[in-house]
Amino acid sequence: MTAHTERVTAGSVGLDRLTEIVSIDRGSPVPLYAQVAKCLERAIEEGRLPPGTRLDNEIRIAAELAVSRPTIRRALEHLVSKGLIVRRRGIGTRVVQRRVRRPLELTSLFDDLAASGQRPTTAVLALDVHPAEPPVAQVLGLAEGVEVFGIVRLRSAFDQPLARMTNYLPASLPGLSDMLTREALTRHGLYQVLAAGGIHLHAANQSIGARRATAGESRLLNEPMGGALLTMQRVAFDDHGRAVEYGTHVYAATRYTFELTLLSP
Amino acid sequence: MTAHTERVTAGSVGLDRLTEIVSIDRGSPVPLYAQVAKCLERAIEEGRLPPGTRLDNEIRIAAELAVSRPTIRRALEHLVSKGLIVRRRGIGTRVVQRRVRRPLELTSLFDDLAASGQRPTTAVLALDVHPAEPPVAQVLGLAEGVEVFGIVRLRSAFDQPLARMTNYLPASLPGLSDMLTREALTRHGLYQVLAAGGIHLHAANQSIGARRATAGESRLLNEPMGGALLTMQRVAFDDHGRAVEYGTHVYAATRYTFELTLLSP
DNA sequence: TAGTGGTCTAGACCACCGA
DNA sequence: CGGTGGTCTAGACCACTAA
Repeated sequence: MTAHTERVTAGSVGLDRLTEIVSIDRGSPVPLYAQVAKCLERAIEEGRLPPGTRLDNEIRIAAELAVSRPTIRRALEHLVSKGLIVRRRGIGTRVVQRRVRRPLELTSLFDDLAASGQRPTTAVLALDVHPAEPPVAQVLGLAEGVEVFGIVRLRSAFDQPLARMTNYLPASLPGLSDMLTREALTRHGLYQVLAAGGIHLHAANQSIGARRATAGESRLLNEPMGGALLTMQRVAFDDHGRAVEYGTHVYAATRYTFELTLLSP
Repeated sequence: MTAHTERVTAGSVGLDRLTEIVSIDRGSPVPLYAQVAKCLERAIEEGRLPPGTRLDNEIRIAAELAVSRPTIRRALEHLVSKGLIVRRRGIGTRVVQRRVRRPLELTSLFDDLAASGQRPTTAVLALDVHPAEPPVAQVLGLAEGVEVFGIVRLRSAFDQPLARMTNYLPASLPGLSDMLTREALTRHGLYQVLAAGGIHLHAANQSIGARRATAGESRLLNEPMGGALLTMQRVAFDDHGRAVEYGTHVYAATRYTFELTLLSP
C-alpha cells in the first residue's frame, strides 16, 4: 500500500516527494518520531515545503514511511507545537503561511547572539565567592549568609557593549569552582558552562522591565546619560525545583530588544 | 488489579488517594487525558499534591483510573510541559519542588490583569478606519493604502494609568466593524472581542524594548518627565498565517513588568 | 458521503536506574 | 535484578468538514 497510484492531493502541493524529504534510520538511537519531525522541520525551514503546502493525511504518510500512525502523529504534533504546521479536522494539514520566529526557550544571551551570527564577546568584571546578601539568599531559597558565587560580566557584540550581567549561584553546587573560571566564562555563555559541568536547567521565571541608567551604567554600556535601560531578572531551577541561578541584567536599550514568539494556549 | 494491596510507594507520599483526586466522566465531551491532566493540575496548584510528592507509576495509575496507559501518559506529558511534574526513567514521577509561575501564552494585558485580581479599566482614545501607512501596511502584509482599523486605548489598574496601546487590524477582516465598538473595547480586552467575533489568534511575534518617554507620554501615563518606558510590539497571526493584528504599546515602567516562564528546550 | 484529524485501547519491547 | 519511563505498533471508533 505504498499509495503511489493515489491522485496527488489538490490544494497546493502533493507529496510523493515525502520519501525524498524524510529519511528514517531504524538503527539510530534517536526516536522515529524525532527523526520524522526533524526532517520535516528542516524541509519547511529550507523552503522545500513552502508555506501553504498541503501534507498527505496521517494514514498515507505512515504507509509511505512504513511507520505507525501514532508515530507520525507524534511528529506532527511536535511541528504544531512549534507553529510550523496547522491541522484541522476534516480539512487536513498545511504548512503555516507565515512562520513564527522561534519557540520561546530557555537560552542565554550568548547563545542567542551566536546563533544570529553576531560574534559575542565577554569580559569578566568580577568573579568571587561571598556570603549571600538577604535579597539574593531569598530568591535562591538559601539561608542568609550562605556562600554564593558572584559573577559580573560585560557582554558585547561587534565591539559594542550590550549588557551587564550579574549572576549568583549557590556555592554548594558540586563542581562549581572548577567550572566557573574566568577563561570558561570569557569563551562561553554561563548556561553552556553549567551544562558542560552537568548542571541542567529545567525552567526559569523571568521579569522584564525598564529604568533609567545610572551614570556608571551609561559609561559602561556607552549609552547617553540617563538613557533608558532594559532590565531582566531571572531565577532558574533544576529538575528538582531547586533554584540554581539568579541573574539580574541590564541591556543597552538602543541596541537590544527581547524577541519572542507566543503560541495560542 | 486495583493494586490496593500494594505497598504505599516510598519517598514522599504514596497515592491511593488518586481516585479522590481524579474523577473521570466518560460521557463528557472533554477528552479523558484532559480530564486527568486538569484534575492533577488543580490538585497540585491547591497543594493537595505538595511539591516532592511521588506519583504512582503509569501502569498503576492507568489501572486505578481504568484508562489505558497511553491516555495517562498523555496527561502526564501535558503536566511535564507545564513544568508541574518531573519524570525520570528508572526513577519515577514527582511533583516539582518549585512551581513555575505559568506557561507563556498568547494572552492580552487585560486578561492578565483581570486574572491577577486587579480590576483593569480601559479608555478608548481613538477608534477609526484609515488607509494604512507604509510601516503598518508592511508588518500586516497589506498593500500600502489599504484600509485598516486603528485603535488607541489607555489601560489602567487601580485608577493608575498603566499603558497606552495602539492597534491596527485589516479592515477586510469579516465582521470587524460590528465587533470593534467603543463599548466592547471599554468592557473587554481586544483579544476577547476578536474571539467573540470568531477571530482566533494562533501565534504572535513580539518585541520588548525600552526608551524614554516623550512629554505627552509622561503626562498620559503619569510618569516622571523623560522617564523610562517599556515598549512592546506584537504582530499576531491567525491559523492560516495571515497577520491579523499589529500592536505597538508603551508601559509605565515604574508600575509594570513582563513576567514570563521559560522551559528548557 | 468520503475524507480528515482526534481519541482511546491493549499490548510489546527497550533503556535507564537503583539496590 | 526489578521497577521505571520511553518508544512503537495495529487496530478501533468518533467528530468535524466539504462537496
